[in-house]
Amino acid sequence: MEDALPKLPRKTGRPLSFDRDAALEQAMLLFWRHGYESTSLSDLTAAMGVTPPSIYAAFGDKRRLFLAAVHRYLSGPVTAETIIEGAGTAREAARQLLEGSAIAFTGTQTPPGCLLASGAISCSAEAADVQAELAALRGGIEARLAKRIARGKTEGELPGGTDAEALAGFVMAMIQGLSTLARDGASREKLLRVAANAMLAWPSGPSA
Amino acid sequence: MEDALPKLPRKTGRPLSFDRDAALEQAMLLFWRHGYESTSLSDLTAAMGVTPPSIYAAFGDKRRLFLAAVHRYLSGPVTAETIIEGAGTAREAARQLLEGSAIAFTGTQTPPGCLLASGAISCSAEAADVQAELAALRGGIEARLAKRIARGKTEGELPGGTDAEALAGFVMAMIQGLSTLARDGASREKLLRVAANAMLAWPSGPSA
DNA sequence: CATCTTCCATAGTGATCAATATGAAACAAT
DNA sequence: ATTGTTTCATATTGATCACTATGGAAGATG
Repeated sequence: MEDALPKLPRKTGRPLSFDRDAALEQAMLLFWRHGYESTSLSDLTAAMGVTPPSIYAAFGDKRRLFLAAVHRYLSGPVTAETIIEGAGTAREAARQLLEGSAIAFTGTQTPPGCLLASGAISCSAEAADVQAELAALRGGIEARLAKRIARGKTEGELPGGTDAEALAGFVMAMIQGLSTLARDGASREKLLRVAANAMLAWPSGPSA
Repeated sequence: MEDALPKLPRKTGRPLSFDRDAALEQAMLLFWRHGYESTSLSDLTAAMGVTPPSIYAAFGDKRRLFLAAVHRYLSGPVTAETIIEGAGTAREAARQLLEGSAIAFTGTQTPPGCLLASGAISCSAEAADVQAELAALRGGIEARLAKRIARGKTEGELPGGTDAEALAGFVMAMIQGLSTLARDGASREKLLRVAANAMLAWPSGPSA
């Protein structure tokens, strides 16, 4: 095995004077709290401890910095994808998604709510492409969940009449709603009860 | 009965050259689509057909114009309040709220989604008060619904063990989520199926 | 050492932001 | 017609927006 270098070092030139990943994390936290358009470059430079030219050299522009922050946000060890593919049943996948959201949206070290859900809900026409990219990410998760639900139908976990599209949309809508409740100040305990309540809508068995 | 004048006329001075209510409606539609902070004054003046000084004379500032638009948005003949108080059961109130939301969020003559749900989700620190006012409006609706659910428990419509707070939060979260689904392009027909799916989580009867 | 490459810090770009100063215009009252 | 009041259109305010031009600093390479 080769040496596991922490960052692949530049061959030449002045070295980076800041930790790119730590700076990106600060940007993520700021975008998480205030959203894409309401986070200004001067907010970002202050939080990241990096001057504007360095930000632009390292990340491109504000849009690409935001997308990099969203990518980082979604690239933990546990993602929606790993939950959906790893759960034993579609029901268990949905339950873990909802419970995990309730917990993740009420962390004490992070802003309330969800960056993917709240980062670019309403924005100007100029930011329509960023809004569309987040919508596509949400749509991808929903499509994966719908597929998992459809598999549950074929495997007999779910009734044949189950509307996979509506059920996946329902779970996604709940996650969006949990984000808003969290941003409005709801406690983790309440969000968990709301999430548990949502699971009551899950089809009960392979009958009908 | 006095003469029902369409607008109480000024006693003196140059008359208003624009329809205040029509201008407010245009502002509402713009805020509805782009949210509070991402709607600029120049966007507003263009859509309302009114110059900046007239807007400030008629509505105060951008913040009060937005709140006036939200008030107008919420003050139709059918409101969350009339639905909650008018429905025969808490269940019927929830069903009407969800179905009404699915329809209202996918109107062809209005922007997708909900102004109250999406107008100020993530915003800068300067707009925190506006965000808080919308949160308070949402909280008021949720509290009313929770009260109606609690009444359903005492009247035997709902099981004694029903968690009124969680159930009301669940309905509110669903409405928030329906708004995002609509903004992401979901059809009215899909939203209605998602809303119907959500109603499956409703407690079934006065047992347990 | 000199040279090359890359990054940093300072300062500033034009554009747009919300909000206004100014004075003329439009009405009622006299 | 004159006065008083209110609204109008025009132009602009200082602040902030995302972004960058410039030149020196920091390292590797020779």
